[in-house]
Amino acid sequence: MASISIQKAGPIESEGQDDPRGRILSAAGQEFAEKGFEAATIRDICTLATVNVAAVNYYFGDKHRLYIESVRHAHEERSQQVPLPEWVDGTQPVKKLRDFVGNMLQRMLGFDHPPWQVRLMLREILHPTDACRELVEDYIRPHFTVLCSILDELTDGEMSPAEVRRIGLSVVGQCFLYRAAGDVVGMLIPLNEKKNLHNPLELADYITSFCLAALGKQAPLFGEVSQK
Amino acid sequence: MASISIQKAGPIESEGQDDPRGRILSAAGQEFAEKGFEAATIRDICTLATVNVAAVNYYFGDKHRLYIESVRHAHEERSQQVPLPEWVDGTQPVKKLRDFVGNMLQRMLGFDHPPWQVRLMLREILHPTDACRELVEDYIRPHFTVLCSILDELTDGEMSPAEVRRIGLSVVGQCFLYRAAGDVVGMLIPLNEKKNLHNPLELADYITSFCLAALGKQAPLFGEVSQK
DNA sequence: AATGAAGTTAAACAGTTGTTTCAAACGGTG
DNA sequence: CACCGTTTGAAACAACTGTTTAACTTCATT
Repeated sequence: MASISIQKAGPIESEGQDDPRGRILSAAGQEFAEKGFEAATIRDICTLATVNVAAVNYYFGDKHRLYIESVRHAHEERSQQVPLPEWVDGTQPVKKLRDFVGNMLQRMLGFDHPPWQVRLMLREILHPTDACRELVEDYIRPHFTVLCSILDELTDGEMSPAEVRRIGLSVVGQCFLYRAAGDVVGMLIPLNEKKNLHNPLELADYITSFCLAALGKQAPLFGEVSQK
Repeated sequence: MASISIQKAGPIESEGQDDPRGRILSAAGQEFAEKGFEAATIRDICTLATVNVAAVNYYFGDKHRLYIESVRHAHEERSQQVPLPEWVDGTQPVKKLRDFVGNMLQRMLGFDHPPWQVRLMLREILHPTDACRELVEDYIRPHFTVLCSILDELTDGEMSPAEVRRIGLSVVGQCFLYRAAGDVVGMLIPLNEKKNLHNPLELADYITSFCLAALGKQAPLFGEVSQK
């Protein structure tokens, strides 16, 4: 009855303007990202996607499965939008780290303003549901593994995997704060300071330097008030 | 019965078992913290508080004002539960920093499992509403200011206030990750590693050392795999 | 032209939501 | 006791929720 097999796994079916399923997926992602699962309504989603209310149940079965698909859709799309950097053999691990942090910040914060895909993923990270496991395995863990391998290379393999992971979390944490608590950060610091020091590019340099200094791969930050 | 408080520390206050307003406030905090504003229902809250549905509107007007009061109640209560450490004059700033980080982790993560007060505040930080400004001004900013003054003292005032704040955010960020994304962190690292390295006490030592090393106030972490 | 599956629609359904109503119960004061 | 403001209780309200129904359109295939 409700469970008519609806796998639309047909041919290409890429999300053109004329593909209702794709429009719903995109509209749902934006609504879920902004309002959360409960507060977002199927009617609003369908209005935004310019489809009938019944379309959601026709294509996805129910609201919950639409949400799961939205999260999947979001991190697949974001993976293509901001792919990991690629390095030629022999690239200095210091440069790799700097690139990685810049890449992560770009993915999290965006160049302009944060895309809904990241906001939706953030919700799932903060209040995990069924969609979380897949998000971690397919998106977060691969990125974290790359970071750990860079840190391992940076320290010449002298640290245990556990300690490498712990340092990795320090790197991620410093970036994550700006993404998750960006509004509060904005309230804690003056506006012009935010423009100057807390934009993606400046932050990438600073966070990298901070970690390199902690690892003894660069002079300590202390006293270097200099030019920017 | 729902409002059995283990942290009943003291002869305090108006919120006895017989105060309906207090019971509602506590029940609402727990429900809002767990489910969010939209998903939490007045009926569930009142059931938990063993009062009639009409009591919420009688005491607080409407759901929204109840939420605002809940957030205020939460951070007031948490301020008393885990007050800032106090140092005698002449205390080494290094020790102050370590104390502060430990205190912050204890407040965020709790010794046992995270209290609902923090979870509710976290929701407000992540998706700010009207209650956010007061939360920042009365709770977050005072703590952040203390951290910045410690960092300023630590670096002998050689850094600009802006740079001090940026370092402060690095400290906070490393702690915040475990609070906000704790579930995902738990999925990224093995279970025993979480027990050994990612508990509040170990973390406080590690994060402090990491930052001290970055500031040149301690030997770099690199290679010191063994002791401590 | 007829068929039948796929897609789309408006309308309705059953349940839950926040909020209100109004009468009963309470607790002190004359 | 009667009086009166405050607090509680069960029931009802109107609006909104996710979901389903059944009629309707397309449109390629027979």
